[in-house]
Amino acid sequence: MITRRAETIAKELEKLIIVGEFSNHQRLDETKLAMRFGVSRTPIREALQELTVSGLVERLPGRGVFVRQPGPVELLEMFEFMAEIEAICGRLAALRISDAALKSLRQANANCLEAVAQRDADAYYRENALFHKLIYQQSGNGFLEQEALKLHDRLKPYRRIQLHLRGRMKQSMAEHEAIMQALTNAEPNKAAIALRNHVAVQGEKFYHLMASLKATSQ
Amino acid sequence: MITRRAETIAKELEKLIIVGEFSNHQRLDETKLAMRFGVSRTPIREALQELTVSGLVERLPGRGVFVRQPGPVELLEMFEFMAEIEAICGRLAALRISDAALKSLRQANANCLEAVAQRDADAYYRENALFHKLIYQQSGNGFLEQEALKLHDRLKPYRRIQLHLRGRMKQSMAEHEAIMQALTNAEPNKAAIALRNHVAVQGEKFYHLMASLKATSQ
DNA sequence: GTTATTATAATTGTATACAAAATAGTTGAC
DNA sequence: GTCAACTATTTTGTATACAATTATAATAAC
Repeated sequence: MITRRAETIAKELEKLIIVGEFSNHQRLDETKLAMRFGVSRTPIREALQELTVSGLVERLPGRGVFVRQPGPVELLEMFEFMAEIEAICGRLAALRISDAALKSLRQANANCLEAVAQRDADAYYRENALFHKLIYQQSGNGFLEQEALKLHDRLKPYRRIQLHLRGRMKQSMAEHEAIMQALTNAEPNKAAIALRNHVAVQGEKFYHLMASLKATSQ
Repeated sequence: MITRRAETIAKELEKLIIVGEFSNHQRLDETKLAMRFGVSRTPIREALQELTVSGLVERLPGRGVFVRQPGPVELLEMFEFMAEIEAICGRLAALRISDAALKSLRQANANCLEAVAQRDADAYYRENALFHKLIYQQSGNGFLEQEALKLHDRLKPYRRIQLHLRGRMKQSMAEHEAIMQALTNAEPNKAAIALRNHVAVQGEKFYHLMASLKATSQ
């Protein structure tokens, strides 16, 4: 099978941008990237094209591609959208989830609790992601699942910041409990509302998100 | 300003694929496309890369890119997703819509009615699209609006088929009326439910969609 | 000193050339 | 006649070369 270095380069570049390797509005020099990755400009250009479509960079024709970190407004819009998407997943999953998946969900939730008890933020982060991805999957809609996963990844760095807030983990666990109950009892509306509130950026979460923006996007 | 033929080629190719110029699973020969568009393979490859990300074609590394028309399952999944997205737009728009937009919406709806009376399917199609896009916009969430527009375009050919069904237009108008009322009275849940039902593929719509699939994707 | 203008350099976009891999075709064995 | 192995051809993926455009610097006018 052909290596397709362009594809791997796109994924690596995506990571670098999300992690914050490049500052916002920075031009991504094709030649320099080519040198850095040890390839010619061709696969670099294909990778940048891919990132353009997914919205991580912006291409100004004839002038280059530039890193495009979302500003406060767009970030809030993305979180609002994410909250609604998760609500949809919950609504559908409440009617479609399998017993096996419910069991896995309970396990992931238990692992979350354990992580909170041990103050293991990384473990919490991992199990929490699993919890949510299980719900996406159990929506029974593969297209929806993919969209949810894409957005989840896109918002990853900002969500990670939120998790480190004091007391946030315990609050989050209580919300998980409500979600679990709604799914167990096959209550679509309750599941939707619980997930929407769980993901939505409200109250103090808002201020912390704004504060984190200053650190990353400046 | 640089022409960026790759960009225009991507859009034209997208149209051709959506219209059905190529059959499903057909390999898109880079050299032939280059000849057809009068360019080299380079911009063709960039265009295909773009289409790959948006899901219209699939790239098998080393083997080429292939047209990827959605099958029945994926199509239903996309419609279900679209229904939920529109419901979200309606829920948010019910609280955020401006008076001016409400007026525009009423106008678009009136134009729809007029088109039905005149049995002008094209006019109906146009005004109906405007009606929905206004609601996307009035969700007040630009990110959501963009996602809704993308999906709307993607489902365009299939929606068009549905509109030509006997009696579908009148039924659709009644649903528009319910949507208008919910938005006018600022009732988020009613707006969401009305829009979800309006877009969802249920009952006889399902069979007609399946029937249309045989015609296009074979 | 500031602004226009021109020339130079750097960079993007496209074309072509080449390397690697997959497909198709051919030959040979059984 | 069928299957396998080898060869030839086609096609993808990458590198390089060139053209078009934009950014930068230098010079001149005021």
